[in-house]
Amino acid sequence: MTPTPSAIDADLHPVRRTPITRADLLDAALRLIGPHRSVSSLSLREVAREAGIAPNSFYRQFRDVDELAVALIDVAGQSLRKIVGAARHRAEAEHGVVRGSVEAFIEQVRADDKLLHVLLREGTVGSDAFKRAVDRELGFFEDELHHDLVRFAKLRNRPMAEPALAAKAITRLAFAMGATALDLPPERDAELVDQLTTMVRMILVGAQAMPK
Amino acid sequence: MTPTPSAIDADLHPVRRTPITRADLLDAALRLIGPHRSVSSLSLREVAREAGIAPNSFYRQFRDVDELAVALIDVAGQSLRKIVGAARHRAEAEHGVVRGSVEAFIEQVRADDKLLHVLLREGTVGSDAFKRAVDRELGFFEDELHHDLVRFAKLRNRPMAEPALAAKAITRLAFAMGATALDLPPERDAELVDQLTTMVRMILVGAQAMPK
DNA sequence: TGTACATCAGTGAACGCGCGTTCACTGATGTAC
DNA sequence: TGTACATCAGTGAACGCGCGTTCACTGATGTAC
Repeated sequence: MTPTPSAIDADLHPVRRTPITRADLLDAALRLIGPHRSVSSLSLREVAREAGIAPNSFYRQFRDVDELAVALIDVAGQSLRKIVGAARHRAEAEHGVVRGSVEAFIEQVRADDKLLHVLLREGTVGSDAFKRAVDRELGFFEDELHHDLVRFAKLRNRPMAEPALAAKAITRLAFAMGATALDLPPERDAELVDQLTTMVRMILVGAQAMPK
Repeated sequence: MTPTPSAIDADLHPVRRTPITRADLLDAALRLIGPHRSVSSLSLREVAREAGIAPNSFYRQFRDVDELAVALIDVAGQSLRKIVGAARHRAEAEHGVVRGSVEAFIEQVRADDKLLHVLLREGTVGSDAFKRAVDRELGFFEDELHHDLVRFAKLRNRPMAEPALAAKAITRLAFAMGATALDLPPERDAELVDQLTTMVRMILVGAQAMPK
């Protein structure tokens, strides 16, 4: 049997198999992350193993695991922006703006749980670069929310004291509650949605009632 | 020079020096913890080294580092209860209840920073036992706050919708903001106090304004 | 079209290290007689 | 008060392991002539 090099059996050759990409490594890392495995606990060899490459090949893509962790935040950020989009879309549909947004948020947490682990529960541990990257993403979320709050306040002619602060409070609260959702069985999502909805309403009502 | 065993030079003997305690190991662990070292990253050998004992002596006090981590939560919990006490005391003094409590909280975060690292920023990572222990302490905080809210509502005759939920929201918010305080230079504490105070007021005002 | 060569994504082997854990030990202290 | 002995908090040495990192390598692909 003469080996005929071709795209089909390319991966049988000991060398130069399908080239590995950064995305492959990010995927491998995400596969390893779960309720009991945090990003900071991943080892280079472990990720390489999961991706099916030799440990040293890792260096072709990242300087070290920490650089991968930071890159992971970007992916998580995209998922987060999907959340914001979904929430805004949902908000403009029938039921209450707040409830719709909260529902979209929690649903997205469920759907992309691996990714959101990274943002929701690991933002306080890890390297400085990692923390800064997480903070940046949270800031985006906060800004979008702030913008929305101002828009709604004008639209409904219900001015609000310190909308930026209200946005920050809601963001932190949503993330804290979202983090606990990751450990909760999905059947308690409804309860969580109820709680978070009420909490957010408290903040909004309070901000509207406070001296401007 | 004949060695004369006594309490004074007891630690010169190779064996049976001043006995190590669990508290000694907890202290050693706390000394290692900081903005760049998390509880979960501590190794048994590292803690033993810091405490000045042989690695295997560690096992006389704890089954493993995880058990130490859980024990650490108890110590942190005591610090937390000091916070609550201080806040309540401060609250009953001159300036606003909310502002006084928030100030006490942030000050305590500064004073016991090592301990509160554990509760504020590592509650979401770590073993199940660790997470459960942190949750328990947060629950205590929440319950005390709930109780206080109800008391104040009656006292001032300003009833509040869902005080338990308001307590939960305030707790989560305070912890989230407290966690960011750990990374902030102390000169920005005043700003943080202002922000958190306003946020908490939003929740309280909102809870009072909402249909009971 | 064919040949020579540079490039570079992958490789396996090896390194030194810190780790958790085990083992058989030592000798000061407390207790029984 | 002395003596014999059990207890048990500490010890040093050793183990096997997975880790990050380095090294010189290989051989398929792309390019120049």
